[in-house]
Formats: sequence, structure tokens, C-alpha cells
Amino acid sequence: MARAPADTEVCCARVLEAPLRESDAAELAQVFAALADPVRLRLLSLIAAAGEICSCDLLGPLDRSQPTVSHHTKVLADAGLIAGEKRGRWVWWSIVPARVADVRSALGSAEPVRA
Amino acid sequence: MARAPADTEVCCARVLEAPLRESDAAELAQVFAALADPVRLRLLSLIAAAGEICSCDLLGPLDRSQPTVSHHTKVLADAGLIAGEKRGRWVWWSIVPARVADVRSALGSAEPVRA
DNA sequence: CGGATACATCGAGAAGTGTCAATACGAATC
DNA sequence: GATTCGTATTGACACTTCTCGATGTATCCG
Repeated sequence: MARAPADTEVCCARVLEAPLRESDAAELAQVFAALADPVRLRLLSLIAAAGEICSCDLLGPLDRSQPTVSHHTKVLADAGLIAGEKRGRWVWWSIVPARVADVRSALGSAEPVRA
Repeated sequence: MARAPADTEVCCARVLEAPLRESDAAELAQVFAALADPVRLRLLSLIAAAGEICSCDLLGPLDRSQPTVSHHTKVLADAGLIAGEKRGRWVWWSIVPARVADVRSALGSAEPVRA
């Protein structure tokens, strides 16, 4: 079902600060790979806009087949960016805010810009 | 040379706020794709750590051939994440902080987590 | 000029990714 | 139990990406 919360620990690897170990780089790259597709980005924004949404309501807006949408939700879930809860026959997807925050912080600290 | 500063305008597309137009999704996906490779992430962190670094000093740490490193710098430069300046025979690479900040802000606003 | 150095480009092969049709699975309904 | 509906998985194909050796281009030095 790909509902695993992705126990990877990216929370502390900062790209722009330390030389970044290879293992951290690999983990981070996988999360960014999950974000590196237009359909998945729109999927994310659809979930965020709805707060919670079931797969059946994604087929239309995304204009993709059901297996394709299922594939994309799985990629995002494996990356820990979304979580799915099965209620009856439907799966309801929601954003995992903490994980998104981790990705943001990996891209730099809180400093303004440091030009 | 791939030193184009990438005139794309990602600065205002927020994934988690609006339904995200297809064109914005495509542009953002391209930037994330540039980040979706372990070698490029380590390349970024090497540049950040050095402040400025020439390609010749990247071959060793990255353990990749010269054409491969050149390819990766091009991808990052095309995404606007780094910029290269040619001095003599060397090309000196540096981070484009504003672009990195754009990517961060695309992943969410300034709000803490909004769980 | 001729050689050497730093980087870019080309071409090719292996591996990965997005997509869909077909199929399988699980839960609700009859 | 049989059927139906929502979702996941499988298999296949086209396309992209990562990588390197070979080659091209520009710059510096003697």
C-alpha cells in the first residue's frame, strides 16, 4: 500500500553547510526525486488545497490513468511527503507537514540569504 | 557553457497553497530534478563550503570523470542554482542564494508547520 | 607558433522513469 | 456468496538520465 511513513532521517542534513556525506546525499536526492515531476507537484498541491482528498478525486484534475495516479501517490508516500489512510474502500491522502519542513530546512538554514 | 542564469520565474509558485498551474509545476519540477541526484547535491555542498570553487577541484571529491562533472554543473547552472564565471582557463562556480531561497519558499510559506 | 591545460560537447551503452492496458486485491453491497 | 467499486500491482514500451571515452575549443606558457 505504500503507506509507510518513510523512516529515513533527512531532518538534519543541510546541503549548504557541511560537505554532505554520500548516504545523506542519496537520501535527500530520493526525496527531491519525488518532487521532480509536474504531476506529483500538482498532486501535492491538490492534497494541500483540499486538506485531505481521496484518490478518486485526483484522476480528473491530474488527467492521468488510475494506475498512473496510484504510482505517483506511492512515490510521494515512499518519500514520506504524504500519508494515506484507508477508510472503507477509499484512501484519503494528506500532506506530512513535518517532512516537507525537513526538505525546506535541508535547502538552507533560517538565514535570510547570506549573499 | 551553460552559464545562463535561468530566467525562469519560480519565485512565487507555492506548492502547498494554490492548485499550481501546469506551467509552474513543470518549471518547479525541473529545479527539483536538478536537486534529485546525489552527485549534484554533494557538488552543491562542496561549492557552498568553499564559497567558490573551480571544476578541477571537484573531480577528486566527487570521484567522477571530467565530462560527468561538467554535465552536472551544467544541469545545476541551467536550473539557476549555481553560476559559473570564467577566469583564465578556470571556471569558478558559486551558489545562487536567491534561487535556492526561491525553491525553499516554493515548498511552503514562512508558517511554522501548520499541522 | 606549438604544446599543455581546463573545460565543453558528442556518441554510446546501461539503468531508471512515466505511462497505460490488463489484472489482482479488498471492502462494501445486494 | 456474488457483484460492484476503489485502489494496487504487473508487464510492456517509449523516453530520459547517468556515465564514460573520444574529441573539440579556448586559454596560457615557452
